[in-house]
Amino acid sequence: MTAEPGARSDSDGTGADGDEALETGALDLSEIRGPFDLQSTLESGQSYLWDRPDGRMYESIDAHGGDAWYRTVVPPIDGVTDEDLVVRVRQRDGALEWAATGDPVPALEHLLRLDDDLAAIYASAPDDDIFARAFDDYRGMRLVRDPPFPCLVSFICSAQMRVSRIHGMQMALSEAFGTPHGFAGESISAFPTPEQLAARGEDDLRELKLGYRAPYVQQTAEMIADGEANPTEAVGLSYEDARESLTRFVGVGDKVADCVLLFSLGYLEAVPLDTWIRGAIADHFPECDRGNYTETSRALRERLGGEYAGYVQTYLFHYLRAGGEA
DNA sequence: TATCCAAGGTAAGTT
DNA sequence: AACTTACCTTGGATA
Repeated sequence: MTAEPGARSDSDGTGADGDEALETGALDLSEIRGPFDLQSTLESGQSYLWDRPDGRMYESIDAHGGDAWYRTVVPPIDGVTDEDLVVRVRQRDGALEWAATGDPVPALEHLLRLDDDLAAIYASAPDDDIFARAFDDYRGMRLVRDPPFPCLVSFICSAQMRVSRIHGMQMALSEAFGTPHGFAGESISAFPTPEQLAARGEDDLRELKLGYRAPYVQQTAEMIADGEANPTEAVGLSYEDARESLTRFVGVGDKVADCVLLFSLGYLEAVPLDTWIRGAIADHFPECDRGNYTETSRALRERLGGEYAGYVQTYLFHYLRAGGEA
């Protein structure tokens, strides 16, 4: 919003052949609303589309507050970017330093939800010690707003899988089938489009170690490439209708649908009932267990404050997964 | 070194 | 509608 791109310089022109022109700058984090923590935001199991050039992405789950670089290829986003934008960012000295193939500030505000009012979100949670601890430990963590198709594929891949391997799968998909871009002397590939994935067979995806998820991803990509359905069609529907709508995709049940609603489509009340949250229900909110997904989801959603229940869930998920005591 | 187990679940088949 | 079971693969735990 009011954040200025800061000092910029044009391409240094020293990159390898094929490099796209590079701009650099810094986004002053004192100008956004509330605190921000890049590492917690990008390594909390929400997005699997960023990578750390230092090779330590998702290596440790409890680290936060570091100043590592992260990079991704941002696909075209309506009203934000009109072509692939390669960007790397790091958080240092109260700013988000960046280098990109264009001005990435609008895209960063969009992807990292820099407009969210965290104070209001923290205040919406029940007055319970476990939430206070989670907010305190990961203060500044934002929800992400991943692009819909990559998010959908990421969470189809998440079934019975550890976060580090989910991330590895998305990187493998990008490298194998996505469009490569030259960036600072390296080649970085965009996440494949539905068309690029649909053009592949199940066997190609199994070679990337997707296992039984391979046909799910392939068929879902095909549905979208063929124009049969699109995850963005859920936007505008009521929360539960939107969730039902997403389950038409192969490999997408209630839990994966909730993840896409929360981490891509902006349904902040969506509460994915995964193994960690089910554990938290058993340990802390047993009265919310209503036996089936829909009713348990409703009960937990109210228990977590309603409007921002998914935000609260994400803090709780990250806190529990990092070893925070229950 | 070998074996076992569970990982941010879903689809298909039974009862 | 509720309950079972199979499903790829692999890193980490256990023997």
